[in-house]
Amino acid sequence: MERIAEGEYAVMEVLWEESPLTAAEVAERVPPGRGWSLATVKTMLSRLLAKGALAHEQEGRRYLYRPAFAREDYVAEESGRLIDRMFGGRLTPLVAQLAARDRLTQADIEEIEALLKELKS
Amino acid sequence: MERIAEGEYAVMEVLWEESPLTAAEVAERVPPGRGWSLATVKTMLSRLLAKGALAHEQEGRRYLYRPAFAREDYVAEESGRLIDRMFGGRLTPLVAQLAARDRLTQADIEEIEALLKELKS
DNA sequence: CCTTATTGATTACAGCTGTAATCACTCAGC
DNA sequence: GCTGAGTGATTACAGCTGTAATCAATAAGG
Repeated sequence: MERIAEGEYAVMEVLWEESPLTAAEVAERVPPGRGWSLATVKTMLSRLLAKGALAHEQEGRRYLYRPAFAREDYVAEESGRLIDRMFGGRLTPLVAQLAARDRLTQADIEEIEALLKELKS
Repeated sequence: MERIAEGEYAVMEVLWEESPLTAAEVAERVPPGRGWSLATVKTMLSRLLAKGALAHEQEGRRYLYRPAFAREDYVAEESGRLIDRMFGGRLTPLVAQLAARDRLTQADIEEIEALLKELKS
């Protein structure tokens, strides 16, 4: 699975949300904050195709694009990469880190505890 | 805090481990797997200086380099960025994700539980 | 039929990144 | 004093990224 650039990722998100879509449809759904032209979206789609992150099927004169892998798979790989790089592959320091930065609310803590409890059984 | 590229990050790690260091000393300590020449390390140091990620003090004819911010700060920002992008800012889905991928051992789970317990008090 | 809008493909171009080589300077040793 | 080794600065260059514009083909509408 090749690396996906930040901008390309925005396009993947659109297609993970809904697919297959035409280039124009993707352009409509990209977050407006990006301020992308249709041309830019088309560039992204081409690059993602070249990287093997998207597949396309012809539909008349145009293509329908769809992701070549599931969001969960990509997200898992990317998270693993970060945790390896920054926390020696261990999740506990990440949790500790976030806790220390007050990025964990009381509700978060309880939610994770519940999840872990389930995992143990 | 400006973005740090993957290769630059390797240099930061060296200096977070031990600093201040000269360029030659950094080069010695960079993971050999990189196969970097001294010249490459010097380029990285210059770029990190330009980005404000390093500070340097003159020592005779050369510089001593040191990080301009703590590893924890950088790591916290970078983790936050990923969690925002991929998990809507919430940690629980990340934990769930990793668990589903068998990236969590029984020991991890207990460790995190202990940590959370402490946080609650 | 002719024009216009659409669509993928090709090209553009600056900035960042990886990976150096070269240059100019200077200090240390002979 | 001269030479060689070490040092930061400058330059190099290809590949990736963000952000398009342009082009050629074609389908659709009048």
